[in-house]
Amino acid sequence: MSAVPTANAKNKKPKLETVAKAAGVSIATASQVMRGSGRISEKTRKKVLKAAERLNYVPDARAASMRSGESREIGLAIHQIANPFNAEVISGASDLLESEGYLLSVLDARDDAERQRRQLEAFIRSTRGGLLWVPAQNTPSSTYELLSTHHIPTVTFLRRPERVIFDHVGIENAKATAAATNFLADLGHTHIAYLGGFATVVVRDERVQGYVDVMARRNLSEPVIWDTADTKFDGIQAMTELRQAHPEVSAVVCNGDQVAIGACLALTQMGLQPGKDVSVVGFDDIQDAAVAYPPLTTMAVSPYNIGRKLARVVIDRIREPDMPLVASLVPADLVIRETTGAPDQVQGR
Amino acid sequence: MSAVPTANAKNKKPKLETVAKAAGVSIATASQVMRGSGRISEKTRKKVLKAAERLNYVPDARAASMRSGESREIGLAIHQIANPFNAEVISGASDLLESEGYLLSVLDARDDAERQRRQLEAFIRSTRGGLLWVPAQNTPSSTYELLSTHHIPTVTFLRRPERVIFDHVGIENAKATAAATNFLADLGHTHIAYLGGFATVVVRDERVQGYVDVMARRNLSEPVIWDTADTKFDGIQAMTELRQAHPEVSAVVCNGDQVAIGACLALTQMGLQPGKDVSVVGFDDIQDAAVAYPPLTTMAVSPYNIGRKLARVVIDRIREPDMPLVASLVPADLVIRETTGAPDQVQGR
DNA sequence: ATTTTTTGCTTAAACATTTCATCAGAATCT
DNA sequence: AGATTCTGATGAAATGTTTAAGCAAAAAAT
Repeated sequence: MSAVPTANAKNKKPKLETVAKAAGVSIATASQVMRGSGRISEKTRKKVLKAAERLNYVPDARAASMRSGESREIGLAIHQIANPFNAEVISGASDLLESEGYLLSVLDARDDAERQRRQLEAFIRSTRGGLLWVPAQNTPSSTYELLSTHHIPTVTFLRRPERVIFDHVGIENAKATAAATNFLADLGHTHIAYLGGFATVVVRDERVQGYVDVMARRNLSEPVIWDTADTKFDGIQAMTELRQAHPEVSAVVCNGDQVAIGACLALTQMGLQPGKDVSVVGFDDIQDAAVAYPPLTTMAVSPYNIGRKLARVVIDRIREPDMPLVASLVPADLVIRETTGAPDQVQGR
Repeated sequence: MSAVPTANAKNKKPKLETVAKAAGVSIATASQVMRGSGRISEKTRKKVLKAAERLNYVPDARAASMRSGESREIGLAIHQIANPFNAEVISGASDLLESEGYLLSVLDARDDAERQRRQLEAFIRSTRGGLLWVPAQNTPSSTYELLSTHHIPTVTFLRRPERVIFDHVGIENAKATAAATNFLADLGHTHIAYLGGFATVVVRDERVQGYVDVMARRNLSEPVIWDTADTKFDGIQAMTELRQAHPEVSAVVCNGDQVAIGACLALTQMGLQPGKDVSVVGFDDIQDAAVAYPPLTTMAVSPYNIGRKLARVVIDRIREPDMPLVASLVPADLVIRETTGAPDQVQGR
């Protein structure tokens, strides 16, 4: 047992005063050196930096933020941290933010409006610089107002309040599902279903709209819209049921890759071959989509770039609080892999 | 365009002083009412609460924390936010913490020691209440010291510094892989390999140790240890190579479920049947393990409960800073599904 | 040689709380 | 009635910074 360097000693955390005293200058001077502001001679600059180094000084962001009214911390409140799509969004956002000297910390509301409310209240107390936010399902307007009342620079993503009060980054949902549906129709499919999500979700509605529009415009079958949670597990279940209820359906546009992969699994279990007997197209292009078996045709959005855009927008808002609200939509591109193909005439109808 | 209720008006955020003035009491009294401390008559209590309510008052956690030296915010620094296992840990931790009035915010270091260092420095500046930490690979001792120098209540999980300076929660790794190896040996396998992870990682070493011990004690084949990253994708690759290098291997103990699922995919692609031609056992029991095809035999640890335990430990440490360091290991239990079976005599050897 | 400008540093106020010590008045005890 | 305790509230210090304003000395301009 070697002599431990008394980590638990009474040596209090050094503050600016400690550093200043050690360097033989005033607190104000020490502060200016640390922040690189004001006029300071090279000589004292060196002196102070050396002292800070030696004392292992770390500034207290609370005090700094209180006095200056600024914060280098940004929050990201998201409905689902585990989701690989969201994980990439987080990566993109934190990369850009960190390069600009901000710290990103993540709150996982697990799509529970109650929990989200509590978390956001605590978040407001902590008075950080800004918020990137994917609102939970059924977020009441009072929660939106909470944020807007406290003037926190906020940018929403995916979901948004009815009244436009925040900057927003979204996906061209209807355009994407329309493209997917058109692609399937071009392959010769006429009975195409929409699988995944629930009608209460705005994003889902937009996507369904794109699908429904094309079905109508091209005189295809009556739309079949099948609700289910967007997980692999629920996708298996739902596809099985959908197949029983609508055996004539030869192609499925899915609300997400997870549910699409689940659907493919279900088809396989039923002895059907995705891309041959039934075509499936996903949404998101998560990493698993490429290595799924068979590899999934999907609408690719780049979650990493979305994360960066979110960060960009919130930083701009912080710098320019009075600029008009921004709403930017990013496109989704069709990536053709192996779960889509021309309808199998024997099997169809 | 309706009249917007001037959300950007000059109505400054109400502070305690505002509330106090509105209620006709002193700041000190208002503070005591909000915190429920001190002696206050029912009458003034009501008065103050009403004023606070009406003004939409939200206390400033920075100022409170500065003065009181306490913080109700806990950080969780993790090497990988996307990983479903970690996501469950996060859920468990935040559930317990929130029930005790804390807020959990997550930092994603993406297993990059540099990034982790920067994030933790920012974290220290913000002076929160405590830290739950899965150190990134190759975390230098200087980073561990950074935390210990600043006396932040810290509990590590999975990985830990060589010198024991933090509370720790871990898994009984060697015991688990030993159980897995024994199980395979009991089924009749003699050529068993270990697949996944890298030798630089302590957890991996412990797991390999359990495997190697049983191989030696039961006089089975020479250990075959195959390094690879713990992802599904790398698992596919690695299993393919492993199979070519060691066709005699009839069972594989894996370092994680992801890599195990990848291995099963590779076997399927090679025309082999997991659980019949080659047995595979995973580690973690992530949600995908049960719905994988075929369902994966694995060593189950409950990440949710680990999360709760982490939270429990850090709260105890905050309340009792001088208690001796805690190290608690949670067991892993064998869950038998369909990727394991007796060796196929025709195929074997 | 005087006046003006620049340089380098310091003083002190402010940020929004918590908390200790104090204090007047009411209630209780001799 | 006087002394003591209790009750409910307050004033002021403290937390660790930032920053505007001020000030003496040095440098530059007249």
